[in-house]
Amino acid sequence: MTETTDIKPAGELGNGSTERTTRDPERTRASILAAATQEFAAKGLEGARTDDIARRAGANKRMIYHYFGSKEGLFQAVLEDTYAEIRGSEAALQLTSRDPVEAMGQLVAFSFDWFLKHPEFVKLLNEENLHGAAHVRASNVARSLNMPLVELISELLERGAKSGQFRTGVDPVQLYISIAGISYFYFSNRYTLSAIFNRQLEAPGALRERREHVVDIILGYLRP
Amino acid sequence: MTETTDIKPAGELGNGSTERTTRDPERTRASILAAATQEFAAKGLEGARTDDIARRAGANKRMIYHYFGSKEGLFQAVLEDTYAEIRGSEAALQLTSRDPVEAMGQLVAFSFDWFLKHPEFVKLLNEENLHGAAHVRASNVARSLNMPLVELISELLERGAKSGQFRTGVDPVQLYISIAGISYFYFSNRYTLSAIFNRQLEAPGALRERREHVVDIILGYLRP
DNA sequence: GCTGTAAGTAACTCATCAGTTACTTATCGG
DNA sequence: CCGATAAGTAACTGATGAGTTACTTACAGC
Repeated sequence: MTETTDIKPAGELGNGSTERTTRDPERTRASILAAATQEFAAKGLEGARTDDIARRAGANKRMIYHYFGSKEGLFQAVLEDTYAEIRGSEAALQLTSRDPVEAMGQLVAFSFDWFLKHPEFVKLLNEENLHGAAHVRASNVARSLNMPLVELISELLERGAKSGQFRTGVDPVQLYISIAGISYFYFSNRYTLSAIFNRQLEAPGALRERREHVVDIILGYLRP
Repeated sequence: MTETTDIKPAGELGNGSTERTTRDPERTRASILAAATQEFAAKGLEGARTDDIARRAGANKRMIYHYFGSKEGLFQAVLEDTYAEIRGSEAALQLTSRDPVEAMGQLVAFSFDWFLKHPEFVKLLNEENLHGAAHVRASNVARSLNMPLVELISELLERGAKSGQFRTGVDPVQLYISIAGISYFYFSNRYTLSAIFNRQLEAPGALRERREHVVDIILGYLRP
C-alpha cells in the first residue's frame, strides 16, 4: 500500500537536513509506484509514458525495469496496490449504528464517498476492464484479497431480515454489485453524462443530491 | 447509423454477379466505420491500429484520412454513429403494457438487454470517459440527440405517482442514471468482477439472475 | 468524348517510445 | 576492509505506427 502523499522523489534532500540520501530502494520503488498510479490513471496503460513516470518519480527509467520488469508489470503492481488500499479502507469502516437500516445507509454513502475521493481508482478499474482484467487475473495478490464489504452486507441483510426491517432472499453479491455500480457509473461516466445532460455532475449540489438518491434507492428496495 | 452486418469490404465481388464494383464511396466509408467500431471497442483509441482498421475494412489506409481526417476524427465518427444507434433503439421501444409498474419493469429489462447485446457500446463509452469525453463534447451530433428513455421515464413516473403505484418526488434524470448504471457496471466491470468473485458473470443463469435483480431494485425502490 | 474532381493505391517518412546496454557507485555481511 | 551484489546513470536501439506524398484511375456533368 502506498501513501500517495509525502513521497519525496528518490535522491531529493531530506527535510531540513543537508545530507543527501544517495540510495533508498524503498523510496525509489514507492515513488515510482506513486508516479505510475497518477500517470496510468491520467492516460491509461497505452497512453502513459515510461519516461514521464520516471521523470515524475525522480528516478531513472532503468529502475522501472529493475523493480517491476516491464510497463505491464508496473501496471499490475499499481492495481495490486490500489486494490489493497480500497480493501483496507473497507476493512477499517466502522459503522456507527447497530440499526441495520441506518448502518446500510452509512455503508452505501461510504461507497459513494470512496469513489468520489479516489477518481484514480475508477480510472484504473476502467482501464483494466478494457483489457479484460488481464492483470488482475495474473495477480495472486489482487485475487486473494478478501471482500470486507460483502461480509458486512451479508451480516446486515441477515440482521435486517430477522428484525423485519429488510426483505428476505437478497443475494449479498448482487447487492454489492448494485451498490458499487450505482455510484461507480455516476463517476466513471461523468464526462459523457455531463456533456449530454449539460449538467455539472461534480458540483457540490449535484453530488449531495446523488448521494442522497443512491442511499434512497438501496434502502427503498430493501424495505420488506 | 451503421449496420454492422452485411457490409462487404469495398472492392469485393458482389453476390453472384461477376462485375467488380470498382468504386463505391458509401460502402468504403461504411466499411471503414464498421471496422473502426470493432477495432476501437477491442483495443481502445490508443490501442487500435489504423493499418488494422484499413485492412479489416478492405480499404486503403489513405481512405481513413480522406473520409475522417484523422484517427481521432474516425473515433468521433464511431461514437456519433454508436450514440445514434442507441437513441434510435430507445425511440423504437414499444412498451407492451399501459400499467406503469409493468412498463417500468420492461424499460429496465430493455436497458439491461441492450448493454448485453452491445458490448462494443460499453467499451467505447468507457474509452471515451477515460478521455474526459473530449470527442462527445466536440460533437454536435452526439450532444444534440434527444433522450427518449428519459422522456419515457418521466411519463411513467408521473402516471405511476398519480395512480398511487409509485412514490413521488423522483428526479427522472437521477433514476435514468441509476437504471443505466446498475446494468452498465455489471457489464463494463464484468472482467474484474468475474476474476474477484470467481463467478462466470456471462453464464446464462447469472445473466437471468442479474436481470431479475436490477428490475427488482428499481421497482422495489419506486414503491410508495 | 473530354475534363475536373473525387476515389483509390503503394511506398515512404519521421517522431516516438518500450526496453537495453554498458557502465559506475553505494552498501553490507563476513 | 574487501568483494559481491544491489542501486543507480546516461546514452542508445530498433520497432512501430500515424500521417503523407506522389501518383493513377473512375466517372459525373457538360
